[in-house]
Amino acid sequence: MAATVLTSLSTSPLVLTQTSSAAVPESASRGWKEALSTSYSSSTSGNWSWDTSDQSVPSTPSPPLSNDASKSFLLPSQGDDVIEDVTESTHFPFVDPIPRKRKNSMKVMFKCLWKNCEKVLSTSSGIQRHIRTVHLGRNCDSDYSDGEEDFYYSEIEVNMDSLSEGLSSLTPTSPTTSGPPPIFPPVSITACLPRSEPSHIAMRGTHGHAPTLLSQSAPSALCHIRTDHAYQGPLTHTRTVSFGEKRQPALHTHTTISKTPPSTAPLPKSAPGTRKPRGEAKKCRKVYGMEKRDMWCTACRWKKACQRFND
DNA sequence: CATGCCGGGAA
DNA sequence: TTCCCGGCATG
Ligand SMILES: [Zn+2]
Repeated sequence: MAATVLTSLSTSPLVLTQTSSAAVPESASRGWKEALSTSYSSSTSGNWSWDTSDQSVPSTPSPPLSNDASKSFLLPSQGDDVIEDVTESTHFPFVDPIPRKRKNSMKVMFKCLWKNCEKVLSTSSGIQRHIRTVHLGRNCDSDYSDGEEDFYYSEIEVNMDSLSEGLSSLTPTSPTTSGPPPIFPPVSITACLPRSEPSHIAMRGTHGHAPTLLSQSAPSALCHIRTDHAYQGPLTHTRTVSFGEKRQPALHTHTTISKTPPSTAPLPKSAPGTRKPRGEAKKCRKVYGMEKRDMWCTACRWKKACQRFND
């Protein structure tokens, strides 16, 4: 068994970063990627808090029947660096005051949340590919997958180099219950997948305490869960609109009638009468907030047109 | 102010 | 290709 490793912050000297919820809305955006380099480079004085927080599990996705194969998590084919990981985290953490990844040997990994699978890849795209091919069937690489898929994976932080160790007890140092309500990512079921099994969900009150046992098979997420799909920009001509309807209840339909410009030349530029009705539904940014940017859909993270809450 | 996202750019 | 940001348009 591969032992594993889990978030074990607090190694070495106590980090004094006590950014008491400072975190300015925007300041946090200063390059939130530079945390890739493992090892040193601990300089970066700026330490916004990109924390990982919240948890909640998607409705334990059950393997789309088809090839049963029951137990035995065979790995169909792999070629990625994976790290086995099986562990239960101590309940949700709101967690690390660390700005998203910090300290050496701490790497963000993406763990598949499917039934028996515990694959962990290092990139979001990698895990998406994995889920798409392994779990969503479609062994042939040419899977259509247009833009409406649901991937279940969680972003975790593993501490390498201690792979075989008693491991960690992360001790999330739960702050003064400051954590915002655990928003549940809009999980949607793709109609085409032969999903079986009711799959119960277990949620907890907004003020999480008492980690209610969730589904037995649910790998209990530790950080966040993202249900994403590739960005698939506006390109892709032959884009067949996915049948599955979109989510978002659409609170109130506000009919904003665009006034007809009395007499204006249809300038391709931007005529005064050109109204680009800003989207109605709240997009990822507003829903999740800056502090959980990792939960936005890909498009939103790239400041493109949202694809998860498109109206 | 905040939010959404086009267009442009880096790797 | 994936990823991100400047800056504008929009409330
Ligand atoms: Zn979005």
